[in-house]
Amino acid sequence: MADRTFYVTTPIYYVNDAPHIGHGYTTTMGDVLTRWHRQRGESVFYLTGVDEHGQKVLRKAEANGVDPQEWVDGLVEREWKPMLATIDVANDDFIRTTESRHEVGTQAFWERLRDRDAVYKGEFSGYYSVSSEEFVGDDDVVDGEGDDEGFKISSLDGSRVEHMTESNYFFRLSDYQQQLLDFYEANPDFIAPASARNEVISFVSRGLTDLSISRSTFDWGIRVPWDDDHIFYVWIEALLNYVTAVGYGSADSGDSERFERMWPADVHIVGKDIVRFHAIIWPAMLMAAGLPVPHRVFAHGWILVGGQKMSKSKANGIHPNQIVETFGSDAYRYYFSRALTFGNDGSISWEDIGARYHAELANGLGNLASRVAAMVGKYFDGVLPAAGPSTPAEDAIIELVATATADADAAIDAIAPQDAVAAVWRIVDALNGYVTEQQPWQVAKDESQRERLGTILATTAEGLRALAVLLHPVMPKATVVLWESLGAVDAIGPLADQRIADAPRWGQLPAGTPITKSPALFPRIDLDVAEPGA
RNA sequence: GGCGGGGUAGCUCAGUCGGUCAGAGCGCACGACUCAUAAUCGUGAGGUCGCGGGUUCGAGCCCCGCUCCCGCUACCA
Repeated sequence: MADRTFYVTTPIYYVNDAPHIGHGYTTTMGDVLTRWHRQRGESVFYLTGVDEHGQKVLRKAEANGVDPQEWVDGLVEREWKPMLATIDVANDDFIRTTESRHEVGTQAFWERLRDRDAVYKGEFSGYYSVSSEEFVGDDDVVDGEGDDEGFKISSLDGSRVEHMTESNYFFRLSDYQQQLLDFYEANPDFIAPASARNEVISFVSRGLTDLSISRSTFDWGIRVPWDDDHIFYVWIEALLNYVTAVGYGSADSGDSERFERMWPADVHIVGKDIVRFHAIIWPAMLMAAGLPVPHRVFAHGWILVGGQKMSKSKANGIHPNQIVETFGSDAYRYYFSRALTFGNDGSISWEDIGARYHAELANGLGNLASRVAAMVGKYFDGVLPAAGPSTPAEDAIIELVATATADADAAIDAIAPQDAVAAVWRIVDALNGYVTEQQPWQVAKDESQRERLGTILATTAEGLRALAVLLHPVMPKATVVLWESLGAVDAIGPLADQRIADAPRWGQLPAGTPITKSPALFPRIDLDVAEPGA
């Protein structure tokens, strides 16, 4: 149990187009979460990837005159993988559904379900649009008017539809209604937040129908192993990435051992639009296969882009690059972690990012590091002084770091990164207040108070040391710079090796450690010239 | 239509079991300070907690009605 791997996933993103801010958000949150767990010393596996099959991708490729594999290869290399570097994500794996490990695992999984009689051949019927070559949901079918009078048309694209029946394979999803409801009841934390849970339960309570799992009208997908005329429906195939990535279905014994060790996942992070797939279909599939279901599905909300600078017609089509280019990846990660409540919808705006960047990162943390390093340089020639006797002011700081650390740690377990960052930030605010109140620049004028001066600066340096550790999961780059400026690498060791639980332990930076003033951690930015073009 | 969530200071939002809950941050105003990235610290400014009823000794927090916004109501992912 102690060696269990903390396994977190993002959805695999549909490579229909380039990534936007929503993808970046999901991926960043998972990264903050997993980095924190690594910083605890836990074994962690963070998976992300892309979903590449399906009719939409096929169409897009055809429209661009290339074969689908070539099309997705290009997008993945040009857009999707680079995004991870842009926002500084430390994923352990990146799965593509066109990889053979996924195809092999998918086929093995469905063979297994077929063997267990969870699959049957049936007929799927519905309204089919010949021109767009796809089935249209009943809700999107309306009576035609004018030239289309007397016909049914798709409200999506106005094309005429006709009722058609197709031979398909089905998964007996309807068998799992009660099992799922019992499961939700027995595992109240399985779906979070509560709003998502409510929707899922109400949906399942209304009854489930079997799910068609194959398609035969196009061939961009994974072949159904027992019927060459069919490919798997993209969703029921894509979900399997969570198991195929960790070795499911592989003939290699090392892979199956890995699967045993890793599965089930601890958290599937998803957007609230795809909760149903993850909280209903996915667990039902696993139940049918006799495999454990994941521990949690966490649905986050939408990012609403406010402020005319970013919204306009582009709305959610903001590329993460726009923010990172101006503010940097650390600020990007910080902003989304801090300013939004994970699980709720939230508003972002260019103005708000700029405001928080300056108020919290530049003026708060950055300036704190700057003033401390400057004083150690000025009063002690850049060498950390020894701390003398503590006063209640120092005790309060030490106490605060301990409680803030505990609060932040608890917030991470609750998947509330915004609360974790807020808790840690109490340290930033307290240290700025401490420095101001202790007035080391006044103390420095009195040669007889050298020890007191040393105590004040050593205390502040220790506080920064703790901050570097606690904020490393959120801002990997800036905290390393801070760590180096504190001379902590040589004195204590690499930042990544520092444990959350050890952060509050006082006195780790020994007297004599060289403190250097690094360039501003978060330099002020002239937003009048930095706004993204329309 | 049904189900679910929301409408709290200019802005973004907290408010767990009803009783210092009327809050935080930003912005703004005034003051202090000068180590620091024109940064920091302190103080203040008062919002009928969407509207109208009700329950209660007492209600953003419970109940009823109304209004506005949003999500879900299965095979595009």
